[in-house]
Amino acid sequence: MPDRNISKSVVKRLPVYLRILDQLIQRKIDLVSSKELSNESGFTAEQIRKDLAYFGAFGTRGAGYNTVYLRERIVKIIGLDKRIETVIIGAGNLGTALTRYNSSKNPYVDVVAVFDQDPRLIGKQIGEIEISALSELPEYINSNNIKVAIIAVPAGAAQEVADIVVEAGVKAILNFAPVKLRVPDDIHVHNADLTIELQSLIYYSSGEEERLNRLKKEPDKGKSPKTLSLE
Amino acid sequence: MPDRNISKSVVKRLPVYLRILDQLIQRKIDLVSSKELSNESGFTAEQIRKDLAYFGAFGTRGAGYNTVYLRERIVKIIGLDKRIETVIIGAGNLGTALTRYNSSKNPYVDVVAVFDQDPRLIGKQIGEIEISALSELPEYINSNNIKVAIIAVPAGAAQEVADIVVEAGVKAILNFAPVKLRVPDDIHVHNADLTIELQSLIYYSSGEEERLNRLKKEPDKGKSPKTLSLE
DNA sequence: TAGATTGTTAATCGATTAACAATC
DNA sequence: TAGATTGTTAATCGATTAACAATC
Repeated sequence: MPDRNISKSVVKRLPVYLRILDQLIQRKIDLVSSKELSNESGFTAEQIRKDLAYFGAFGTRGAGYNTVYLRERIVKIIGLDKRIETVIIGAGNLGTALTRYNSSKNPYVDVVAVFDQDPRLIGKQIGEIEISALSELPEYINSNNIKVAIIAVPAGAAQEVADIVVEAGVKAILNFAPVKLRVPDDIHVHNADLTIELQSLIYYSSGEEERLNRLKKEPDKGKSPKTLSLE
Repeated sequence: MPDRNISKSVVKRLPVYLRILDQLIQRKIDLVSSKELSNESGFTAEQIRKDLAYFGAFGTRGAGYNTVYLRERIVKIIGLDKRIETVIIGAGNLGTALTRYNSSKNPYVDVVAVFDQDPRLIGKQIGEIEISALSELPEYINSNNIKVAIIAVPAGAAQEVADIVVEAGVKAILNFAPVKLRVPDDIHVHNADLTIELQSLIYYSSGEEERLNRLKKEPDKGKSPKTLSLE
């Protein structure tokens, strides 16, 4: 019973551990303690041990974790042990950058095709990948058994694209469009809305006092306007 | 006392509300209930009401929230009521895309300068912005009172860039590099590591049963290898 | 007044932290 | 054996959900 409803927070930390292990292995370090992993990841050692323990006992008491072995296990847990192919829909600035970026930076996932609606883009190359017509998307997903799609189209087109990829068999979507996608319950969507990331950061960019001052300027602190027009 | 230690989760939802309100206002809708906001955002109505109540009583019982008024309040709470300027460091694929993307998609934040180390990039244009030399970064941050920086350099250069911007007065960093940045306690860092986003999504792209099978293949379920080499 | 929806308090749920026995 | 660090259970903390009184 290694699995059983692992929380999202735990799953999000696994790739961090993986990245650190890859670095350690590259540096020929073959033993690491939860304390050292904590140092590199910023998560507490207790949390790391607990996360790993959900899936099994991978360490050696008194010593730590064998980096190669732990890496292998995490790779299996996430599902990166077999070649993962993904497609990007939208060949604008963001889609193009993601395609190039992924090819160079992500050793575990391959972007194998890029789709766009715009006839002027179709046929053009992004690195080694040729941009295909959106109309070919369902057939491509089907015949290549693609399970993960990256949506990088404008907000207005995102739901339509989501419907297409889900219908064609995709199980997980990384969505860069600033909309809440409506999908069946068994489909997973991660939102990577850069605008929202950035805006929520603004909140922290001014000091506490500065923020309080800003809010206090409003004279009737927190009251709805009297002249609220209802209908 | 409207403020006082608002949790990160709440702050991350505020820009979502803002985006929805902007859309509603554009559609000339001037009243919205927490139920409707729930529908558009995917968060529960209770959660939305609670989030907003941390900052004041912005609604009208029996009616809902005035969209224009609520938007104005959220804009103030986040700190988007004055012009926010940010800089991007790294003019590679990602930095370039972020620059263009932000100009077109983010009405509240302006990318005002882009920096890179590579002499071949310096002086080139991204839209209306000319790429500057990294050496000019501290002076620029200082004299323009920049409080937010976006790091889009390779992993190896990210910490160095972080040190520079923090030293120059930046208070919040959006970090796209796959490293844990070490910064003083009062500096906020949001990580937007696309590789990690994508990898954690893979976990959900195969069915539960499939994942369990994958893990079970390992015969001694979860035991460390006997031949663990220590040191 | 009746109907609706907020704002707020209480109950629940889940995740993190602390502590420590197990064991290498 | 002594020292170290895991794996796991218990305690704490925080966030979400439920319920409902306030009130438009």
